Amino acid sequence: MSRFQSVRGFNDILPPDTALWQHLHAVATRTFAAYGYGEIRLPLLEHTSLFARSIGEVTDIVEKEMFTFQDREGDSLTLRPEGTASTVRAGLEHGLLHNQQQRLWYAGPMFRHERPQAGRYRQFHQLGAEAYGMTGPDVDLEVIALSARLMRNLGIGGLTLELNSLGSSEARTAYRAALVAFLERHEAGLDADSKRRLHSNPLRVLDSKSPQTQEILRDAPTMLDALDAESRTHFETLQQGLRDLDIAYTLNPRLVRGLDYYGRTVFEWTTDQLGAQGTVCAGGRYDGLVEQLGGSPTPAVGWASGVERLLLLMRAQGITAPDAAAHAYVCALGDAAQREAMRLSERLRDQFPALRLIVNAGGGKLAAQLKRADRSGASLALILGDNEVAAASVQVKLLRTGAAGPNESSSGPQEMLPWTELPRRLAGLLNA
RNA sequence: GUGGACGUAGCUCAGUUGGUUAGAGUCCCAGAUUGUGAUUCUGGUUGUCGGGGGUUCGAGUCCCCUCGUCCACCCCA
Repeated sequence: MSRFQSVRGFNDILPPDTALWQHLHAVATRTFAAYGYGEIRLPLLEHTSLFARSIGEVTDIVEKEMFTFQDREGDSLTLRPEGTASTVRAGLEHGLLHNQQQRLWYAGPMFRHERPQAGRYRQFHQLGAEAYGMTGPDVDLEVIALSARLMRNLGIGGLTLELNSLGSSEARTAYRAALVAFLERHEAGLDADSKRRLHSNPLRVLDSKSPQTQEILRDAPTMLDALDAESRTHFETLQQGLRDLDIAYTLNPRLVRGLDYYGRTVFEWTTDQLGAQGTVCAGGRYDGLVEQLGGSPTPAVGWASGVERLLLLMRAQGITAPDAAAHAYVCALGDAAQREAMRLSERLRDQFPALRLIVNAGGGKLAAQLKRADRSGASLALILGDNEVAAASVQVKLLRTGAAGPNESSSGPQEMLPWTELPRRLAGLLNA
């Protein structure tokens, strides 16, 4: 091992794995396009105040998980811990949110200084969708349907959609007061974390994992009972829509979010296959954020999904990337053949942009080259020696017939083919 | 941030109560055989035993520190 290692929680992603990443992004791009969402690309660095203002001063993310530093001018900058704040900032900066509707998506790395674990890294990646200028609940339904379709298109099954409504900010304020009053009466029985949060962020007590705390909460006032009339109608219409679209969901009145800007609809896609990192996609409505960041009042709803967790799940469920093995591998014997192999290969790549062709480099005997050809997963070996060059042809050896199956015979059929016939042979391979 | 388990070749792992030059399989390379890639056989390369310190005549093995991975908490995607 080298004396240098990557920064803790910052991971390299290597070739066999990158294929699945590419597949995921291709599927996501296609899915977002199907709903008319346009991609927005955002910087990794923002002014620290943006996150303090949007995510909330007293949240764990802002208090202890951000990568924050001073640049050479003394400005406090932060590596973005999530994508929504930047999306709103960019939308406002470029007038995208000025009295109009926007459907946007983004993908990229986010940064949080947490203790790493499987499915939780300091640099991790999110895909997100955000819709602005629409009050819903129809657009709430749209973003949830979009997330459901993304999971389906990726082939991921076994997820649960959990749903809740946090109500209007007035209703939430009233509910928070009622909850605090209730919890204060039972404070002695609460776990330590919940006691701490009782006054800093009381709603978070609701999703405590402590059995003792959950026991106390059984008699607590519930959020859904405290909903204002308008939020209740909004929420019921959304649920009707989900039933219309056959999207199964579970009501979870304890579902809250760690970011302060959410109100009304909140939801999470969860799995029990990833241990403690069970949330794979989460989001909700955040009608107050645009105004909070200096824009005019603009309704908004969106979600973000953790790419590493999606990939972990896909692997657990046996989902693989489409086969991208080479179509053909060129074996060249001798200097003259080596030069001709290069020329021939470039010509073939001109002719077939989709052709995946590997040319043996570094010489070696034919046996060794064929071995490498086999290991590359290529379907065909194209053998080029002095005799073949003289005859302007190649020996074509079939290494495997099936798409990805192992070589079936110890020695596949082999034929001598003039260079002029090669394109037709390769075209057949590409169509298969 | 808290608690716990674990770090030995690229990969999967063995390494007995501390005892000479640290092992296996796999992978890779070369050679033989096979019809030029499977198989089989022979040979070969690769390790600061995560790092540092300590105990000891002697540490991969025991102790401390540190770094990293994983699990739970916490947090969240």
